[in-house]
Amino acid sequence: MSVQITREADYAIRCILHLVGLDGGMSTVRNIADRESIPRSFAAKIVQKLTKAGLVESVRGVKGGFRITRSPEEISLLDVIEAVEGPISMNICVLDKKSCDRQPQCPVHPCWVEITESIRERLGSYTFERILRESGR
Amino acid sequence: MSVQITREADYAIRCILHLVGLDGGMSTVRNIADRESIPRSFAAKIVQKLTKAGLVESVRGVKGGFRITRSPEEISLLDVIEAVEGPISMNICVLDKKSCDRQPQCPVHPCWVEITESIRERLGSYTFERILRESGR
DNA sequence: ATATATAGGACTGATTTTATCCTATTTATC
DNA sequence: GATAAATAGGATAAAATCAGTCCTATATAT
Repeated sequence: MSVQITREADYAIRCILHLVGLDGGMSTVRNIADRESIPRSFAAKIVQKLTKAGLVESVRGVKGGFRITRSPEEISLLDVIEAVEGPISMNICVLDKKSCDRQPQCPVHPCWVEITESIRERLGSYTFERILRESGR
Repeated sequence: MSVQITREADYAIRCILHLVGLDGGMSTVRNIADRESIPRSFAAKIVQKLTKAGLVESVRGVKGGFRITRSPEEISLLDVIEAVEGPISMNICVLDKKSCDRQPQCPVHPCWVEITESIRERLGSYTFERILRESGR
């Protein structure tokens, strides 16, 4: 079951999908969560992370909520996933060299580096503009 | 930290790397575990899975152990990872359609299918022959 | 018979995932 | 200014998964 994104990342993508659909309009956590089938308090945590990552901005107080900060062609799946999960990699050794005890250099390491880069590229190529276009809106 | 292979899969790859290095020769769990820095009893579980997947074969009793069943160009990272983790996918919905409550069709679904296929292809392209060759043995 | 292997199931502790809850703060409106 | 509706963020908790151990059974060379 591994090599999968988490449910949190999946939820985060739904959040962005929702906000992108509003064309820069605002929505509350309550709204996003209910429309996108995400537990409310979990959704709150997630949009907070998206805010910290700069993908959305928040407005506090009455009439507050969240809105997207970029146009759909400037946000990719990679941006959203890494906003909630941090940098992704196929193996821990790609991010944390010293996590690998195998000396001097494990022959598989370059594979992980290359595959990680390829996944990041591909995820980066899926912008929300593209996703919506290819799904016929 | 997600989208990573598990430590178990990493260990499994070390096991195969070890056995491939023996050119068809046999090795015991004890040996593999010690040489590849894998906890012994965990290594036992792992080579058992590799045996069930047909990547290695076992010989029981005194002088027993494990040996590789294919040549290094016929075993890829994908084979080993899926032998211990089962089929991989970027999102649960790729393997289990009904896991997704979003009707009728989530616009992101095709992305997961495509990216999953691309990862599988790339992992499949790394045979142990290639890994050893590119690392200069 | 014995010693040395693997086979496989049951179990356990640690970590991560998936949340929930509570208090503080901000802000529009009356 | 009081109030209601919203986000900010920390603490906590339940469930699932990961990582690993242990034990008994079975096979086999000597």
